[in-house]
Amino acid sequence: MGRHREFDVEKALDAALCVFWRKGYEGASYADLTEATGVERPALYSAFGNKEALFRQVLDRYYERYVDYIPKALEMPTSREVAAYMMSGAIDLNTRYPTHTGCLAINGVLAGSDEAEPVRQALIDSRAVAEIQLRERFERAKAEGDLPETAKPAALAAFLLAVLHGMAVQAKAGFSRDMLEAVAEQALSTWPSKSS
Amino acid sequence: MGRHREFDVEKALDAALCVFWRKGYEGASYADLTEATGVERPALYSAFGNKEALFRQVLDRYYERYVDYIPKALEMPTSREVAAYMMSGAIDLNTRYPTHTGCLAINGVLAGSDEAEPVRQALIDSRAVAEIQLRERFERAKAEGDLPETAKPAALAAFLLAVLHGMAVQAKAGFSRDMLEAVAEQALSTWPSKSS
DNA sequence: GTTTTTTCGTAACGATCGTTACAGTAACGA
DNA sequence: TCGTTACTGTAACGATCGTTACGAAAAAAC
Repeated sequence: MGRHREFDVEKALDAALCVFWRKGYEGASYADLTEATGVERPALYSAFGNKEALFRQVLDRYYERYVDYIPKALEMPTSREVAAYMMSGAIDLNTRYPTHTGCLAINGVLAGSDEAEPVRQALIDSRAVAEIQLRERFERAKAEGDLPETAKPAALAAFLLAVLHGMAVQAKAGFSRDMLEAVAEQALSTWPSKSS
Repeated sequence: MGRHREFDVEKALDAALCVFWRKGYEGASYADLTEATGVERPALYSAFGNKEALFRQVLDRYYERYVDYIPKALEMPTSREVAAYMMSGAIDLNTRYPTHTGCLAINGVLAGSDEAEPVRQALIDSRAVAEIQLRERFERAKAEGDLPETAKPAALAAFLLAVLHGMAVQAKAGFSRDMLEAVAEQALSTWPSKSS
């Protein structure tokens, strides 16, 4: 009994998902959410509860509808194919939508409000400096014969920075030093050696 | 001429650095900053300018005084030692202080205010699920002979997730799909193969 | 048709955000 | 000693944050 809901709950969740994906949890305001969903604040509260509750429902939906490659990856015949499928799935998801790049789960704590955009850009720029330094160093290594002719300095620099970024995220998540050292060891085990 | 500054600018910058390291850029409020530095708001503004300007000075100080292993790493004789030194330096910095783990530059956009802590924990938990799934899958691979006896499933799962997290950060920073695929290829090149 | 129940939108809540007048105070030059 | 200059802290600014009373509106129940 009673009045019917006038908006589509599924569509509203999808719109909220895009907002959180682009702006992160704290960076997404109710002004953003009402604009994207076309639903006024009290209606969002009565349908989904808190902002935190809304985000958790969005997160569940994200894993269910977007990160669907994980179960498929786990069914691959070999561990190497599992890893390859995981990575290609993540790459596809992280670059599929130009308006909300990256991963919602990471962006949830990595992105922020529009006012902080200059700071975010400054952090990105400062890491780009490190990448250039590494690439140039690896180009030198290639010229010196330390790296084989087939080595790609830019890819090596990007890979090393990816591992460093990933470890920084894991450290923030509470990973122990031993665990991080095991990650570094694994990363190093693939490092190309001199051809001589 | 005029009255002298009563607080130590260097000490105040260090205190602000710790706050930004722990809470990120947007998560750090002036209430936090005045409490940590012992300096009232207007004094911080007159000494450092904006919140954004303060953060940029903190970031410069961070690279100068904490991320001092990068120039040393670049001087290592081989590219492999460069990578190894970079990683061990990062690991040490990321786990040195229990009160502010991770990297300030990453935390600057990854951490947030105290109110968002439950959401952050939820995101961490959801990724922990993926790690467990991967570890169990790699344990199975080891039992099946797909992975050699020397392989460490937990380390492989942590490594794969580190690369995935790092790629998510890079995608948010605007990395192209081709660049991410090169990163994945490099990560895969070190994957342990079956012993047969 | 009347009552009941649920949803809708306006409008406001208190709190906190980053920022800044402004008055009081201390150190310098003259 | 006086005037100038710069720093100190109180206190408040307007804006925005997440959240919610509350009355109008609409659909089911009787």
